[in-house]
Amino acid sequence: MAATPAPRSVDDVLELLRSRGGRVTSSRRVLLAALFEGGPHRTAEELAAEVQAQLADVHLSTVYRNLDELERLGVLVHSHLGHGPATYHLASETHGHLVCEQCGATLEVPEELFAALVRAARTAYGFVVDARHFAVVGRCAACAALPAGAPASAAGTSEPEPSGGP
Amino acid sequence: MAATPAPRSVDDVLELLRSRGGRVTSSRRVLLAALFEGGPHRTAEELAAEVQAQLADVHLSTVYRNLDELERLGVLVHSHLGHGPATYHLASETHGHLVCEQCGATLEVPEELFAALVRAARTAYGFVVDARHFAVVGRCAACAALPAGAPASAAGTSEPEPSGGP
DNA sequence: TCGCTGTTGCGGCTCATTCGCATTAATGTG
DNA sequence: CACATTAATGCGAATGAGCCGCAACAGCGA
Repeated sequence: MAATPAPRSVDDVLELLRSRGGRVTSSRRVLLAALFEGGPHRTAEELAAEVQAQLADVHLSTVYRNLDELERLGVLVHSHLGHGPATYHLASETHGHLVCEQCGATLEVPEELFAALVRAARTAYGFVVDARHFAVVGRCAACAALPAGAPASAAGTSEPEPSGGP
Repeated sequence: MAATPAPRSVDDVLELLRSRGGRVTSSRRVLLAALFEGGPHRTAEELAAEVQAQLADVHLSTVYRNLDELERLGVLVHSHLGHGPATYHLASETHGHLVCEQCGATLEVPEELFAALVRAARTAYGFVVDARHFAVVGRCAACAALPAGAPASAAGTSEPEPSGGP
């Protein structure tokens, strides 16, 4: 099923791209460099900003199209971290996510955490769970310890965002 | 913890509403009737349509505001079923959701299915999982049985909606 | 019956993402 | 190397879900 084993480097991917009839463009080169160098969990907009730092007028929609294409090639995957925009990461770095609804902190967790759920869903319903595409939400340790409503100071990826009061 | 035990009927909720300084309006009455009578998993837009069948010019944003208010009262909860709009249901009818990414079928599942995950997340990370707010996605039995890409004819709650084929 | 104040209709706005279209540029070929 | 192909791009506009502000309206207690 895996048409593409695992991309090892930017040039690797570019080669794959070319072998599929695609073209190696500077925007793609830079986008891939950003993906390989930076951390995980970056949104399309963040990636666009990084690309634009090198190539000022790469349009946001070009970034979206390239991310799409790379996902089609199996190089990338995206996940939805609760509310908010999708985040992209290399297919080789997949993992599950726990996202705190209160403070927005994001926890990367090994897929093993979902093993029992995956098993149970398959057994009971024949349903094959994909624990990576959507985050599992809830409340992080810090927020869970507080009375409902007060977010702990998040050390997460995004800024903490308390919702409206009681 | 539960300021509101469980709403039993439309009038119940209206009374609760009034006791909190809210007002009983016809749009709220009709919206509540729709919620109590119809099935689960309805989107704001669907609910608006049902309300508008009785009261032609209830505005969509009024429905959103009322849903919001009812959620604040603890009468409703909403969940995000994969991609697509949020769905609302009575707080007394909560359950988890498994949503097929391929054919869109929605499976209601008891929260017990997530028990192991909930336990594991708490033990390993102190994270309190909320298995209701966001659906767990994957592929339903029918779709999982097929070669990737071909959606089975879904018998889910909503209409089957194969996304634009490749 | 009044008046206070919660609600509504309406239109416009945001945010994330996608689309159409004319233009540009990466490639394989001659 | 010049050229034709045709994939990619820039740009702006559109989409879909949901939220916001504001002025007009309408419950409800007095």
